[in-house]
Amino acid sequence: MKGLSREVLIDAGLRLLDEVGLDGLSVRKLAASLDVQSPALYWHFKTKQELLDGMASAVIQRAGMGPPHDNEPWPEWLRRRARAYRRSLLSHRDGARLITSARRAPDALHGFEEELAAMVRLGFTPAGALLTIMTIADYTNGFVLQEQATVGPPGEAEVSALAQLPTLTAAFQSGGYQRPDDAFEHGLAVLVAGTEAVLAK
Amino acid sequence: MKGLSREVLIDAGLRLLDEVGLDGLSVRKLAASLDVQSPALYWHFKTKQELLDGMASAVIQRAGMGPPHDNEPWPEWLRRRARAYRRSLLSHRDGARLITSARRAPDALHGFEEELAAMVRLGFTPAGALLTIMTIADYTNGFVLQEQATVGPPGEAEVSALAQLPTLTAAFQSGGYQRPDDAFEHGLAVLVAGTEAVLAK
DNA sequence: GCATCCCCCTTAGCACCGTTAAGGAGAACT
DNA sequence: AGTTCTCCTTAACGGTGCTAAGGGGGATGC
Repeated sequence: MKGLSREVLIDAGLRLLDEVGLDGLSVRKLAASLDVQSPALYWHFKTKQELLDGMASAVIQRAGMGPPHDNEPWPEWLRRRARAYRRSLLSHRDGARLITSARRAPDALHGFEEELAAMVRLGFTPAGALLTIMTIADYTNGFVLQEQATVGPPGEAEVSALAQLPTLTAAFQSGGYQRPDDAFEHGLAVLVAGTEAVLAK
Repeated sequence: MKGLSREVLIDAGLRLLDEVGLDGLSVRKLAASLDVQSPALYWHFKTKQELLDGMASAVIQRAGMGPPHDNEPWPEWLRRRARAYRRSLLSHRDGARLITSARRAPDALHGFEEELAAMVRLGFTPAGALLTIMTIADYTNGFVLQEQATVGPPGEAEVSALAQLPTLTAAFQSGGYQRPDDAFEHGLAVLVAGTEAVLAK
């Protein structure tokens, strides 16, 4: 039970994050969950932000992204990669907020380089590869951010407001945004199809 | 000079936001900027979050979005709308974080309904219209969030890490992500082209 | 003209936050 | 055996969002 470390703190931090959310995650609570006083954590991390950065890195690392498999068409790979990324954001409460509020470590760029190089080998320009990946990442961040911001079923005020908005109501009832997976797939399909279209011309 | 109100507080809040950023925005500082004690603000807003929601609403309202003009093709309108939205997020420091961390008021949905109805008149299904608008909004949120998170020029660690990443370096130097406007336009073009492609089939 | 009410702000204070300073127990090296 | 280094402790500082209680002053009722 003795002996803290960056890894142990990051793991405990992610566990606590799932319990209390990002706003509820305090250094004191994290220390208490490890039967330790709060300043003890500052031996292993210089600031709370550094701890959050480590947690974010761990989440992204576990996403298991990477360059395309052999003979895997790039549109398919882009979709697979985006789904894996989204799944990793969803794997923890407030995961998207955690990632977007963290500064990524420079060493996380090595896997990124591999992916870009593979895309260039498949015909992308370096700039085109970067833009393509970043665009999909931005979309995914924005999507999951909103997905995780929805706390529960709509309140009474929302429902009564919806009564006077026929088009929006129709959109919801025909499945426009009810199932998040479908909504995400829509955007993903649009992005990949658009990339193919822009590349073709 | 006397007499606070929701409007005055929201205006002062946005002014203070530009000075100190979202993390530095405290109820006490806002009260001080109005020569008032901090609990005074709680007469006009129940919580700080409610104040932030009001600030976010004001920012969005000033974006000047709305349904397409007469005879304006929808791809052009989607781009114009997205640019206006992004500009409104950029109009204040941490604007994207402010908007994504706020719950939008139900009355903001009325303009939304108009836009959806116009899209349906142009041939979209209600669900397709909603998905299209939300996808572009998610992308814009994600993009500006990252755009505003970049604090300054890259530090020494980033530069030295970049030295071993040839493809990424090439992508940056050929203008891949250097000018944010261009990067945003790339994603926007991809999204609109993709929407046209998905709609065509 | 007086009393009452209500709006809007004040003072005081609670529980919590991230972080620092100083020191102490114990293992590890010389 | 003495010293150094690692990792944790206690104490405390200045800050946070927010609540409780009350006061001043204009509008309203009689």
